[in-house]
Amino acid sequence: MPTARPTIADVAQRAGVSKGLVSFALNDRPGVSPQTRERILEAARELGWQPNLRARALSVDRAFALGLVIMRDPEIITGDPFYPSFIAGVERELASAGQALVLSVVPDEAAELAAYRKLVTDRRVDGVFVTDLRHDDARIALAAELGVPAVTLGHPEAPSPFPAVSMDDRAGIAAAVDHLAGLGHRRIAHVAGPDRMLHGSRRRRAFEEAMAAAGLPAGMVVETEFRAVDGARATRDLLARPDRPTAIVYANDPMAIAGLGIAQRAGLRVPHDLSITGFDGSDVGEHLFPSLSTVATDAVSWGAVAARVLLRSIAGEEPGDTDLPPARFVPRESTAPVTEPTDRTVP
Amino acid sequence: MPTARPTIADVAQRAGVSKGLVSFALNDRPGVSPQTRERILEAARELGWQPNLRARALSVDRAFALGLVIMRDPEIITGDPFYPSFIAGVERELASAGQALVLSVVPDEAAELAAYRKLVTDRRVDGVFVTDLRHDDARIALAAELGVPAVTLGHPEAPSPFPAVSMDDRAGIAAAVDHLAGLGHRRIAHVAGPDRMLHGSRRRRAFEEAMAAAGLPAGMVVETEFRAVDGARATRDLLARPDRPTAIVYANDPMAIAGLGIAQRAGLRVPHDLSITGFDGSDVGEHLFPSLSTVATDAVSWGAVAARVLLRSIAGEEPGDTDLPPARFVPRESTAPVTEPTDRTVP
DNA sequence: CTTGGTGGCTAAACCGGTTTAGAGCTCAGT
DNA sequence: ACTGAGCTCTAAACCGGTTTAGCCACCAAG
Repeated sequence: MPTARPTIADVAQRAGVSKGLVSFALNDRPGVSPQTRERILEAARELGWQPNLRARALSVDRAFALGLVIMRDPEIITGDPFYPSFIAGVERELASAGQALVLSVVPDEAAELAAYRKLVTDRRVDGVFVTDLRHDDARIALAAELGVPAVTLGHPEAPSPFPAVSMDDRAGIAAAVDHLAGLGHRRIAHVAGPDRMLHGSRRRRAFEEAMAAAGLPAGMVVETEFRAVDGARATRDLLARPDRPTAIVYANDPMAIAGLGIAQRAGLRVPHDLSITGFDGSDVGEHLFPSLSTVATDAVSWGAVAARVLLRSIAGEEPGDTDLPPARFVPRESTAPVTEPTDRTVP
Repeated sequence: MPTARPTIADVAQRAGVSKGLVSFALNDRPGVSPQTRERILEAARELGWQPNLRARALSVDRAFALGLVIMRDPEIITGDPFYPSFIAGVERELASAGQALVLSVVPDEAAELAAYRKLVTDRRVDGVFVTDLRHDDARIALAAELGVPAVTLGHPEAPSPFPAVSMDDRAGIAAAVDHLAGLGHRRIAHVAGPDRMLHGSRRRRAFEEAMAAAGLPAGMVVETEFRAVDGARATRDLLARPDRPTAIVYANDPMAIAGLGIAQRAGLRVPHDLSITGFDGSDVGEHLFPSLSTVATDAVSWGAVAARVLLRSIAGEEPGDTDLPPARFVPRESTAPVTEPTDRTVP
């Protein structure tokens, strides 16, 4: 009574054929007569044979897995809903393709590069996702050097050998600015993500362009990190200015939520005294009072499409760049028509 | 000029020894003379040899990876900070142990079981994490059937062959109740997670026991899902009651944040008219106005310890159960002394 | 001088698949 | 009758490591 799991040798023996033929039959390849094929499949079924992915991985030199490296300080919980949703989307594609996702969470940039390198040289993955692009992003060159297929979320600045899957977040920012301008706001500020991150600087530029397009004076921009604590500080700074803005466009939801807290703490009524918009559509923003107007990005389908593109790259196709439907502005309660600013001073 | 990566056969040839000896030398095993060992290491270094994990995995019958399956509706973004932190903690242990994390995100329970089964029968992982325990959790039996090492987060109800790593969340709930009782609250409600989840029902029981211990009448309990939208609904229900509570203890932060929004929307001042506590210490709660009193759990070290225990299980040790320092109550602004209830009616 | 043990090493099997070279057979074309 | 093509199948190599059996030289003990 064999306690160990049956191998194709066992199947071969039971079906009275050679190992090689079993492999052909199980992989639906030509060169096996219909009767024999059926006999082999029957034997495999009876024995409860399951392929050993490790053996397969060695002989076909594939890992059947994709790599995702996320950089974040483990102690800082941003509450950013992007990755959970993105991963759910990725997963949806991978499951049906028999692939797995190998995840690495690293604290800093050096560890990030090391993680990519290790995933590839250990041959744990066949391709990698490159998220949160930065200026002069070293990961592009690294992936090229390692010769691993990759997909980037958004277009890197420098020419890249890898397909990009992009979602235009500029349209969402523009819609937010237009919405605010339409409500009569003129002094609109932007709390931007770090300039070194492409989506940070791109949203900032989108903001500046939208302001110009709306015929408004250049808005105040505070550049900071994407975390709640930084959004809070930036908001404090903005509200302390003599020409305090009547509306603030935040580059993500955690910053906006923290900003809302600061404004309320300062005695401002949102949206009466200050309008606020976020970015990324977190679940929790919807349940605040006032609920947060935001720009909804479909991170789930971003993940799904990126995974599909990466799988095609690995299969040797050369998928072109993909543009997803642009992010949509979702007006909720945190934006309202501008009112004459009170003389109230902010501490 | 060999373009392919060097194998141990190349190293063996260069060092003028057999393949087997190279393997011994590279694995620090006895039976290799010091000079020869040095020569082999030197040759490996010169050739830039890197082990091929796939080959190693096949011959030693190990995956060098751990599996984590997360169940959540991909469309619902809970903003729950637990998993990102937990994973960061896991990762910290794995990286140094040369292990990787294989992540699976699934939408429902059937898919969850299938995901565990697939991870194991595909031999992608050497052990699995079992998080978010439920009553009669089928995953325990499944892991036992599959013969895969596992670690559970918290103690399952039924006897389990696997080590448990637990963090006492009851103490945190008790501290929250005591804190509120000390502030003079008597009508304290609990918005609980689903009864089918162990931490849902355990926190609920802890609440009930703490109420009794404080000599308070049995509190109102609303059982619901862990999502923000459910916290909002539960809060609406509670506030509509004639004997409306003066304080609400929520079983997690997203529910509490949504509850805060509902209370504010109803015109209640938090904490004046209603005190609120959350659970899990999300980053964003700290920046709300009022900031959220909560129970902080150290998910990062939970992940790290669980990973360590699982690795020891895989190594054949039989690590006992581990108890982490209990969750701590963190008072912030959303709790205050009870005030005479106004007659204000809630819509 | 034999015997036995030990250190250092090689050759070969092994893990469980895939892939290639080629054998044996049938059948059509000339 | 011979050739060649095509089909089905086997044997063996291969992927890149690990592990086992066993050889040989050397040395100490009897």
